[in-house]
Amino acid sequence: MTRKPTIKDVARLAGVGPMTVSRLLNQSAGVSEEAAARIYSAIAQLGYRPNEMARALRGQKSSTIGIIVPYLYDPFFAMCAHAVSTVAREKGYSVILTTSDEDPELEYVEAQSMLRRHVDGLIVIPSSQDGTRLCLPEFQSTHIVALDRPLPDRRFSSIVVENRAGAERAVTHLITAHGHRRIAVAALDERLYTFRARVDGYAQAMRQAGLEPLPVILCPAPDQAAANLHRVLRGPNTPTAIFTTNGLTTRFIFKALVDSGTRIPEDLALVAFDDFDLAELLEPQLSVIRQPAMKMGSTAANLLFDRMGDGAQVSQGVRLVLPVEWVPRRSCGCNPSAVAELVPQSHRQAV
Amino acid sequence: MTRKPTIKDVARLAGVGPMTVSRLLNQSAGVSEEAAARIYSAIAQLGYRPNEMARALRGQKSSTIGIIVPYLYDPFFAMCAHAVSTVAREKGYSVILTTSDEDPELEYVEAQSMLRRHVDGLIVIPSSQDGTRLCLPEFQSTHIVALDRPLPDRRFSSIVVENRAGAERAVTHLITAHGHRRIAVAALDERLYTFRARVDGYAQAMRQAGLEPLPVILCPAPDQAAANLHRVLRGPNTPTAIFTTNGLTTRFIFKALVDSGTRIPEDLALVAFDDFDLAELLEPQLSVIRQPAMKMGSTAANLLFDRMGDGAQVSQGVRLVLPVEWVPRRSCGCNPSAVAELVPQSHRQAV
DNA sequence: ATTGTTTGTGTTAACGTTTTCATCGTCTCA
DNA sequence: TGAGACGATGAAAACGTTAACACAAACAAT
Repeated sequence: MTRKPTIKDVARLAGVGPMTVSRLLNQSAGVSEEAAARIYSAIAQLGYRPNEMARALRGQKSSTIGIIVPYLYDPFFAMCAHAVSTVAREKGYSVILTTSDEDPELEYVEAQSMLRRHVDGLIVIPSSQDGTRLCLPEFQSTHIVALDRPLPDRRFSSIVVENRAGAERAVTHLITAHGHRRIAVAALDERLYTFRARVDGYAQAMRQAGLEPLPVILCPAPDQAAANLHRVLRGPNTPTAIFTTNGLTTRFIFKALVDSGTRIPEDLALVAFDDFDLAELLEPQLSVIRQPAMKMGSTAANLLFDRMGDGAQVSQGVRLVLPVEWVPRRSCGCNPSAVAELVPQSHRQAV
Repeated sequence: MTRKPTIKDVARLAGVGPMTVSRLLNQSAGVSEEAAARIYSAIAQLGYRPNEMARALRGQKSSTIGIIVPYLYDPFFAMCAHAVSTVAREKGYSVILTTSDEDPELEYVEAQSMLRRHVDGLIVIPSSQDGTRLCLPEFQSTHIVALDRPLPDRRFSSIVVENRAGAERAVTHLITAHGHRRIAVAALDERLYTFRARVDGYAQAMRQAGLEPLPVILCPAPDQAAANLHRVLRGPNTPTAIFTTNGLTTRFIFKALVDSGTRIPEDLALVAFDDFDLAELLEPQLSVIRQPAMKMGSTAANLLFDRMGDGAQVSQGVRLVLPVEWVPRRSCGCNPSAVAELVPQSHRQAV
């Protein structure tokens, strides 16, 4: 295993100085045809690849961005990460990805690790309730874009969706279209921004209809979700509908309902925040608020690259609020005619 | 925005030489209590963070590993990536993640990018049918572990699951337990290792029972999956069961079946390779071969770190074959008594 | 008192690039 | 024929760190 070839090796073999090689590889101006040919041949012969570490050290630019997500087992986060990765690849950047496990402490540690690695920019789905750590002066000189949840500091840009409005839309639908009056709400957590905003939207919809919001059913894990749900279902004033505030919550609650034989929407209607692949394949199909995960990720990445381009000045951030889409299906009690129409006649059988 | 503090700034402020700072930060041996205190104070005051680029350049070690996955929108891959990220974080390594879109050319380009970034090791879910590109001499000096699909070169380690045996198990179940004789098989692609191996297992099971394997139903995308499936279902000798060879295939086929009103398992029984969160919440619950995605990812990462530790010698690779688990549920035609028992009496209602 | 060991620290050079400046022809124009 | 311009190239320094060595002071053993 011989040492990796350096630019000097290439230069020596091609009979030129290292600078000529560097020039050819970068601006490709001011190098004679003849020398270029020899250099290319030397590069191929040696299998030379420039060392990005050295390049970054010298040039003060790593061509790398970081992304911190809570975890990848929520398809929503995975989608965001995928989109960021794709945009970065197209721009010739590498992505350092790390997971925070929704732990502010870990998030902070990992963000620092990103700084040590001199990322040119950072996309983070903040786990800290208020993002205080990321607003510390040590992050001052780095471009940061918050995704899915905003950061309080106006210096950072953020991409979020219409959480309140979306939640309100879904819950209002339950009230006005289906006459529900006792509607429960389920969330993974009470402090995280997205849940707060969506629960707010829920409460808003309830109050607007003169109804009392119910306490949040906490769903940190499947079994606790089931326990907490059943406690409510067994109690007095059983809700007739439930609003779940993200993908995991929906899964946990849906499983608990299926396991207990609860009929949806007859016994309990369900609307969910965050659409996912199989939502329309469940029985019943889930009525959801769809958030544009891919678009959120790519928007965040593009925004970051824009900012990085702006003379490296970390200036005032922008706040983008992306629209969500209400997708009524069956779990809310609707029976969209569209569904029936979609079934090809040739294969139509029992329902 | 002032320049980032360097080790020299710290040294100056603490009234020592840069080496003393470096020593303290690395081995923390041979530095007087007094100096250490001043250095720590200087570090805190300046907000100093060592530059990993410089460190990597000098030390010939980047504390970084790379991972190349086809994409993140298959939860299986996302899980693998998540596990790798977690292990790496625990070992103090950063992860550079990139997606290949299942394109061998892109995979090659990205692998080269990893080399330029001097990753200490690389985990790849190979998209190239035979992985030839990754076996080129240019990758000789890098530790590579293949995940989910093996690489032909014996130099690399690989982690795969019992693809053939798992597929055989599932298909044999359809034959012996439920008497199916015309069983179809669906795959995303015909060339990728995992699909070849699973289709092989299917064919093996069929032949063992004296049955003729049917041509593969290709499912590169949802609409093509539906079209190809319906072509088969409309033809003569309609299959009575189908084996889907990965998560995406299962989704596509399941959707096509639901959309066309086909009853599972009455009209067409279904068994799938790769379990996923909602598989047990679909109607009917899916009978699957479960692969340990998390374990695969963490095993790959641990294996990589082991190899990296071995004196940096790239030696003969090992091949690990992880077991899969047959999880019979309802879509194959079974009616596991376990399911009924799991339903709490209190909430038991219609089925 | 001499030698050796330990302890704390500084100096130099190197990692592989690229930026900046200098050099040396060759060409053009008066 | 010389002044200037241009084109191709090289040399030196720098990016921030650490390995390798060197050194001085303090202390123990002979």
